[in-house]
Amino acid sequence: MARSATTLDAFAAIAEPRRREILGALAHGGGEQDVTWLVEELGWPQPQVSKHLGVLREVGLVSVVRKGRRRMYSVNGEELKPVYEWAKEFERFWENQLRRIKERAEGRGK
Amino acid sequence: MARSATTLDAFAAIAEPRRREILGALAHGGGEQDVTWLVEELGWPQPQVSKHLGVLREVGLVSVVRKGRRRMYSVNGEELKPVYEWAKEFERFWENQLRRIKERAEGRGK
DNA sequence: TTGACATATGCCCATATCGGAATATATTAA
DNA sequence: TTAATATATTCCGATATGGGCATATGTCAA
Repeated sequence: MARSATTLDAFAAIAEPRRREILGALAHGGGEQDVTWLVEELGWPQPQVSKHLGVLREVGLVSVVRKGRRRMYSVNGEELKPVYEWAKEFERFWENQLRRIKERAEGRGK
Repeated sequence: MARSATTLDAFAAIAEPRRREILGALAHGGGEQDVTWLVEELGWPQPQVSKHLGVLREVGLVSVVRKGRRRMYSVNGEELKPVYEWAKEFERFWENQLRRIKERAEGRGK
């Protein structure tokens, strides 16, 4: 047994830059977009787009609706909330950092 | 060429659950903690802890300070900000979802 | 039906990665 | 110097993963 059992969650899914690009494209593309639109928008080979969409689908980061012979994808942001919340827990760290820098710049920090 | 050139960034680093655990432990453990503390806190073999720390270090998610024969690690939250910001861009998605649910519950949504 | 279009899958290869165990390296104490 | 402590590194095996390409599947149009 190597590798922690393929934990396929949102964190793992968005680790891949391409997958983040897809989500970004969908988010900016308005409501729903089909695969062909994504392929043109991103300029990658279609199978690749479909595969990454597959991962995003498994994790629930995108939703699909069949529309005739095409499939309309849309972002399912709900699944991104855990990531947001988790990172937010560390907010105080970068805030502290900023405060410290600011204080130093103002000449009152140590 | 397979696999997108080992993009070693914060996103990739936190994809690993163990690494998130380490960050969490460090965050709750107060300022700095040494490796031994982490090993006891997490209950994992020491090499494993060191290896994951190595990745976090490379990405800049933790800082190290040598203190005698031990190394004090601390969270460098700054590096987590991009993740937070990125996820935040999708905030409207889960907010919409919540609003929709809420509206439905209140009997005024469609 | 048949053919064109849209999308998903399967297969293969190269490589990254995790866990485990042993060991190297550094530093303090005796 | 030598032993002990603290931590990092290396080697290994198993496995997951991404890209490329070919192809299967599904759906509409003629």
